[in-house]
Amino acid sequence: MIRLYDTMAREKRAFAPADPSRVTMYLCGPTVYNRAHIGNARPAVVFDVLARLLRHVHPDARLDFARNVTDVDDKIIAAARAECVDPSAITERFERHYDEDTGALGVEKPPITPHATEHIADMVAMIARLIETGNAYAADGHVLFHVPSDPDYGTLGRRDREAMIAGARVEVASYKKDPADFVLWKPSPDDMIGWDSRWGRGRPGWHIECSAMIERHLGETIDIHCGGLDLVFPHHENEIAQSRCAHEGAPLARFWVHNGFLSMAGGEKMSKSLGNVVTVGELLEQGHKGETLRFALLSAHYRQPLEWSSQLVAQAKATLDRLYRAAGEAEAGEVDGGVLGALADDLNTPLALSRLSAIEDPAVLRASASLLGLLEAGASVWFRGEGDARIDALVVARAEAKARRDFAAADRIRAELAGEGVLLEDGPGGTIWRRA
RNA sequence: GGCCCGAUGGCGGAGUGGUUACGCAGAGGACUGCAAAUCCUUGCACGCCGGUUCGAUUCCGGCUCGGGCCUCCA
Repeated sequence: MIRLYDTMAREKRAFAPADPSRVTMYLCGPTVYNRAHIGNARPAVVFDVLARLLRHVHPDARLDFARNVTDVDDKIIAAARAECVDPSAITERFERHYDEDTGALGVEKPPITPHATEHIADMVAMIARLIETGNAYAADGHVLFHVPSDPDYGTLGRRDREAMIAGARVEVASYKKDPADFVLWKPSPDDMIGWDSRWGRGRPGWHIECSAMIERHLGETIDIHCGGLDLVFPHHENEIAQSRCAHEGAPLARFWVHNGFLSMAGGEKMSKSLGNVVTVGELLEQGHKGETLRFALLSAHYRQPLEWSSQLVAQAKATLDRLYRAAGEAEAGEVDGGVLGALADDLNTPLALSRLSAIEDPAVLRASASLLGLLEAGASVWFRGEGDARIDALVVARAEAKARRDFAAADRIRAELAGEGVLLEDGPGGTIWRRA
């Protein structure tokens, strides 16, 4: 039995899918206009662990896990203009990067990855329905969701309407009936990406795409909706309102699960506008293995803040080295109950990681780590990567020197290899080498 | 200003009304031609002030500090 902290209920609740044959889960995915930073990678990794756990605990249910790609957005348009290219050139490039980066982190690509541009018709249909039900209105080329039309608006973020308006930092557009109204459809000039609609040529607002794609691929009420904490308001609040109003009051999701933030030195949130981002690509180029970064991301509970630092990465690397030594090349066996129990308790990955250290059977270690997406390579691949005949030959030459008790020659070879980052360890079974 | 979250040893980080995990780093030892790895041993913590209690790091209140959101945001 999995327990998950539900943002709506503000407490941990026991999870079971509404339909025992099918688990439905949605994660707000990337807007593909730049490289993902390590903070962007946290939800991808965390909810990849949740997907693995759900498959393990509900083996007879199909996991319908969707992670969208936002490929129409004002930031994308701006990036395309800056490069004088078609927006699709931007989105294709950065979606490819996103897949590469998350793949390096051991994230399995979700079985459903819908693109916003492929669901315009679904969005238009949902917007039309919202107008019919009196929850939305067209004005000045825009279509807006009328927040006062939904008496239940604000339940997720527990926000007071007046306070929201009072705290607003953005000037209220003149075409809005109410300051809290948000855009479902906005006009596009002829030279901008857009689609014809009954409200004129335009493009969708941000929130409606998730509601429409969830409806299309997963249904009216899904089991689990995931995302970053900053999406609680307004994004998820607005998704909830749109979907509920379009579905005669059916709730959008039964569980709302949100990950906390990654910060940089000083505790500040990692964000582009603060200029303190480290991209996954940069970290990989620095020689860090994706699995090391994954371990570092999982070293704190997903709802806790996590301060990113080189020391964190170094500790993750050192711990993984030891775990790989313990696991060796063993085939995966049974999953350790302690690891499973930790993960089932609201994805307590730090506790699960600590349980890993206590496992003595390599086969159990492999299987248990696999639930976290770790230790999937085998020790020799982890330590050495591709084989290297030249290094093997030098190791043999050194063994011969040692046999002659010519330790000077042996140490010379070790020093030479150490100079290129190759470490030698003499054990009872002979010498093995690894890369630092 | 409103709403919300956090504060645990040198570092990371769980957890708990009473004897306080685990990992990384450090120290000592075993082992080793030397190392590395491994094993054993080991030191170090619960932000501040009150309250409840036989007993609080854990529950309650206040405070301080830090962070997030308040229509770009993982």
